[in-house]
Amino acid sequence: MKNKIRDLRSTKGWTQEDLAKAIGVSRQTINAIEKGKFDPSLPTAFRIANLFEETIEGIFEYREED
Amino acid sequence: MKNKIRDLRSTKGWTQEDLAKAIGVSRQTINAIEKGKFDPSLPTAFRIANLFEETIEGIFEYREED
DNA sequence: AATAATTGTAAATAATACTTGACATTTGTA
DNA sequence: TACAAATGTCAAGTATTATTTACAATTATT
Repeated sequence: MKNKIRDLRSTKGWTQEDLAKAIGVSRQTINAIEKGKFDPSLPTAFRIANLFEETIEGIFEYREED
Repeated sequence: MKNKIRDLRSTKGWTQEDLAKAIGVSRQTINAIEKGKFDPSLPTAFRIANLFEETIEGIFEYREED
């Protein structure tokens, strides 16, 4: 699942670790999500969206390709 | 996490099993999600939202409580 | 060039979404 | 009232996968 986290984050001038601490996960988790290695849980997705004052749909692009 | 799935579903006249088959999970999973026993994965949340032509935020209400 | 800061990634772990099955309760219907 | 359909739930197990830990590689800074 693609997402705009990297853009949003660097626009704010934040490091992966900054973002990680802000939402309560490890830095590597942020990195993995940014690179699309796996999807965040729904709560984590909400925290990310809320932090950037965005909607989940505005950040994550879901494609039905299983 | 609260959600409006039950309302949306019964408005359509669908049974839990109908919805379950439509998004590819078991009936008990739908029941558990409806009752807030656990949160769906992000992909499952997207499938539910898409099926009802709604946004995730329009269906799921996230609260920052622990 | 050297050091620090940031990012990338593999491997292991933890968490939990989800299933299956079974049975009990409720709600609808003949 | 009786039967069927739908929902609730619970236990237990599976498996998927989100997340962590540790280390390598890259990028920036001096």
